Amino acid sequence: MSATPDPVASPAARPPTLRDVAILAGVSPMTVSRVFSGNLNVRPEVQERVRSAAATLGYRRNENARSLRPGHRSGLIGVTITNIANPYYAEMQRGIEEVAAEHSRRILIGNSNEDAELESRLVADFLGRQVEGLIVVPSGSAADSTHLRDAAQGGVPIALASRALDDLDVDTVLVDDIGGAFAATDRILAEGHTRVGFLGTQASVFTGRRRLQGFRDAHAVRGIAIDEDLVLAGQRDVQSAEAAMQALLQLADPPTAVFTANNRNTIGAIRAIELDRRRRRSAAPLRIRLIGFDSFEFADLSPVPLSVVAHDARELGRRAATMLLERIDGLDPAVAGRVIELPARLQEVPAP
Amino acid sequence: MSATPDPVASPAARPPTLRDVAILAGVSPMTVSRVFSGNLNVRPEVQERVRSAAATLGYRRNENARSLRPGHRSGLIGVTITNIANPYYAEMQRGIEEVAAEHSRRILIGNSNEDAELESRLVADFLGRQVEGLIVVPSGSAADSTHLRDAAQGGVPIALASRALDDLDVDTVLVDDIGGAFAATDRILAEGHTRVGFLGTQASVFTGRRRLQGFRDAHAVRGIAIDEDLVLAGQRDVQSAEAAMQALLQLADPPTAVFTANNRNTIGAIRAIELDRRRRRSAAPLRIRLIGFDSFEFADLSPVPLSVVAHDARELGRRAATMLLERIDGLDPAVAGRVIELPARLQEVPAP
DNA sequence: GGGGCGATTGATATCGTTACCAATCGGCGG
DNA sequence: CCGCCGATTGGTAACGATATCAATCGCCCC
Repeated sequence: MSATPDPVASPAARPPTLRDVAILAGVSPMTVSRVFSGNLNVRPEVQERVRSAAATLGYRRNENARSLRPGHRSGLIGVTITNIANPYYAEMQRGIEEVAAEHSRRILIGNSNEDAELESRLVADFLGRQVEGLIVVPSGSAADSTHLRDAAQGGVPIALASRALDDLDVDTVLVDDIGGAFAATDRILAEGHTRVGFLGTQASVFTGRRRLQGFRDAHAVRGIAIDEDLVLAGQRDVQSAEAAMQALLQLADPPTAVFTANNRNTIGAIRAIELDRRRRRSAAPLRIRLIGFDSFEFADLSPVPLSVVAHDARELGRRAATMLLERIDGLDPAVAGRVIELPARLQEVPAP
Repeated sequence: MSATPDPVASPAARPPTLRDVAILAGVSPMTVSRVFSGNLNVRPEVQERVRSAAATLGYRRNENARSLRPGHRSGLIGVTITNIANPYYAEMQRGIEEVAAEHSRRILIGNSNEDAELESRLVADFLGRQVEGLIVVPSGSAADSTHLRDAAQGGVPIALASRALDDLDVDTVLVDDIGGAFAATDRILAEGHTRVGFLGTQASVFTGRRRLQGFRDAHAVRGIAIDEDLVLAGQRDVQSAEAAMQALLQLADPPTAVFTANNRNTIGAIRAIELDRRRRRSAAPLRIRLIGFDSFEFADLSPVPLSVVAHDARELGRRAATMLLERIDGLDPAVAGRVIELPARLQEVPAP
C-alpha cells in the first residue's frame, strides 16, 4: 500500500447528504431532516443516533437545497459598494452587517468601482442567488437605474445608501449633505473669508452635487460671489485632490479658505498644504482655513488646522439595513420609499 | 376599479420560473434551459421567442437551484475578517474581491469580531451555503481551530490571511512580522535608545506575538535588556492604545522611543503625544522616537515624527485569494499548506 | 377490553434546473 | 425511393431537502 495519508473515511469526493446520514443511522431521510430542524417528535435515542452519524460523516445541511423549497428564504442580502477600500464605506459595511446579523442574514458583497455596468452585473448576480434584498451605493456614473427598477418590480426590496436616485422610489438613507456643506461654508464666510475654494467629486456623484449646492447656497444667502476658478470638482482619489489643492495654492490670487467635500479631497488638501510647508522648511503651514466634509480617523490630529463636518457611517449602514429588513419582513409594499437624512454636524476646530 | 398602481403584470408574489417562461413561449422547459446556457441547437426564431417571454416575465435563473445539480459549483467564497472597520482589513477585502471577481466568484463576508465562537458559526454557515473555499483571518481568541479543520477535512480549501494557526496546515499569507518588527526595533536601538516601549495587541493574537518577538530579538542581538514595564500588550483599539501610551509617558522614567505593533496602537500613541502637546500648549511635541508597524493613510502627515513598517494589505488579500483559487481549481490536495510571507519594509521618516 | 388519541416514523411529491436519452423531422447519398 | 444522419425538441429523472399525509405503535380511559 502507498503512503498516502488517509486516516479517516474517504477524502469526501462528494459532501455527505442527508440521505447518507439516514442510511448510516438506519432511519429514513425524513427523520434526519426532523432532527436538524427542531427535533419535533423524534425519540431522544434516535436523535442521538442521527447526530452521531452526522458527526461521523461531517454532514452539513445544504442551505441552497433548503432554500429551494417554497416559502423558504435565502437569508442573504446583497450589498454593492462603490469602493470598500474607502474607510467610510468599510465602516458602513460594518453597520450593515451588524443589523443583518441580528436578523440572521448574511451579506454578499461586491465593489462596483463607480462603474454602472459592473454594478448592474453584480445586482443581476445577486438576484440570481436569491438575495432577499439589496443595499446599494449607486455608482456615480449610473445614468440609468434600470437594473434596480427591474429588481424592485420583481419584488426584491432595495435600500439606497449615501446616494439617492431621482428616478427610483425606494428607501434611502442619506447624509444631510446640503445642510452640512451649507453650515461649513457659512461658518467660513462668517469668519470673513470671501474667496473660498471648493474641492469635490464630479457632479455626477450625488453627494458631490449636493455638497456643492450647499456651498453655493451659503454664498447666495450672504450675497457673496463665487469665483468659479476656485471650484474644482472631479477628484475621486487623494492623489488628484492633492494636485487640485496645489493648483489652488499656485493661483495668483489663491483662496483664503477651502471647503473640501469629502474625505478624499480633505486628505489631499491637507497633504498639499503640509508638503508645501515642508518644502518651504517652515515651522508653520500656510494660513488656509480648511473645513472638510466627512470625519476620519485622523481628523483631530491633522497637522493643518481643520474643522470637519462629521456624520456616522456605521449608523448610515445600520439604518439602511434596518429599513431593508422592515421591507423583507413584510412592510406594506404600498408604503412609498422612505428617505432618511442623517445629520452632519460641524465640529469645532480643536485648539491648535 | 381601485387606484392601486399595478400597471404591468402581477406584483410577482413568486418570482417567475423557467417553467413559466416555457409556458409563455410555448416550448418545453428544456428548450428554455438551453437558450440560457449556450443556445446549443435551438432555432434562432425559438430563441427569440424564449428571450422575449423571459423579458416579459422578468425571469432570472435561480442560481441556487442550478448549483444543486451534481458537479456544479456555487461560485461563492466565504470570507471571515476580524473587523472590517479596520482600514487594513478593508483594503485586504478589496484585494480578495479583485481576484475573486477575475475568477467569476462572489464573496460572502462576515465579521468575527475576534470572537472564536462567532467565527465558528460564520464558517459553519458559509459551508452550509456551499462556498467553494474559505479565506479566514483567524480570530485572536481562537484557542482551537476545530471548525476549520472540519472544513478542510470535508474538502473545502481554506486560506488563512494575516495570521497562521500552528495546528492547521493550510495555505497562509503572512506579513514578515518578525523581520519587520526586528528592523524597526533595531533601527531604534542603533540610534542609541536603550529604553524602548512596546505597544501591541494581546499575545493571543498571532501578529501581536510575532511582532513582540521581533522586538525582543532585536534587543537580544544587541544585548540590551528590556524593561518589562515598558511592554504593554493588550490594546485592540485606538482608545486603549492612547491610554497605554499615556501610562508610558507618565512613568517616572519614561521610554525615549516606542515601537507600536499595529496601526491601532500607532494612532493611539500619536494621539497621546499630540494631545499632551496641546495640553502643554507647546509648539513641539514630546521628543519620543516613534516607529509603528502597518502603514496607514496619514502616516506621512503625522503631527508627531513617525516611521512606519509598511506592507501591502491589498496584495495580501490578492495572494490569499490566488492560492485559494488554485486549490479550488484542482491543485493536488497532497500539496502541503503553502506559506507566503510578504515583506514589511521600514520606511524612512519624512523630513519633519 | 375496545376505541381512540398522541407520539413517532416513513413514503411521496415537489422546489427550479439540467444531464441524458428518446423522438421527430428534413434532407441527402446511393 | 429507402435509409441514415444531423438538427431540433421534449420527456424523465435526478440534485438535497422538507411539507404533507399516511401508517404504525403504545397507552389510557370508560
